[in-house]
Amino acid sequence: MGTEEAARALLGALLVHSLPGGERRSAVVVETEAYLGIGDPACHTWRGRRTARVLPMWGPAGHAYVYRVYGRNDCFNVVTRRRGVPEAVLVRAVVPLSWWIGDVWTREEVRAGSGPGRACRLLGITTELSGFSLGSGPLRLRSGPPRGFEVVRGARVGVGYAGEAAAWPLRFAVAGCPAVTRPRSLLPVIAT
DNA sequence: CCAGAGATATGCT
DNA sequence: GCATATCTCTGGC
Repeated sequence: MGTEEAARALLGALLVHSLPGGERRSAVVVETEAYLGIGDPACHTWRGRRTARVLPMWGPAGHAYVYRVYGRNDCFNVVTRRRGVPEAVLVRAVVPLSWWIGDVWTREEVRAGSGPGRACRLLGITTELSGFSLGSGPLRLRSGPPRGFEVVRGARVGVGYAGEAAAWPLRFAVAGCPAVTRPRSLLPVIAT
């Protein structure tokens, strides 16, 4: 699977984090962004960069790459390709599982998972998890919509904003989800 | 609602 | 020193 395809496939996936103290937090991925490796100027492995921070991206698919930006915000990525092909998908927003099945949440509750930094804080994800497998470690990823649930609310998985397609060609979101981020400079045109 | 500033890890020049 | 895959707070309209 290519990385752009993986970014689409991750929409609706369930992230479950078992914290050291025993608490368990989970949320559903509703916005992603693909980073296409050494040829992508926006990617941390652009031009073959291979520093300690980005080493997990050079490893096999299905592992976490977590980094810190601007000193305080952590961002969580899923490594998507085989060893030696450093590509990944950034998780830009998540919502509580109960929103996905139709519950109503307040603006603040939805906001808590909106944005890469807030998504990490909501789930308790830190840079200590960078490099961990997402299949066997404390942070696990169930691909596809959670078992037993269907995609609801008319969401079209894999479709981003029609008006932003040109500006954000590698960003994918569940249309209509209030947790999805919207750059203020762009018109909020939702695909139908 | 919008714009600006500050915090401050990591990597590059 | 400078830039960045960000967020929060503040002050103005």
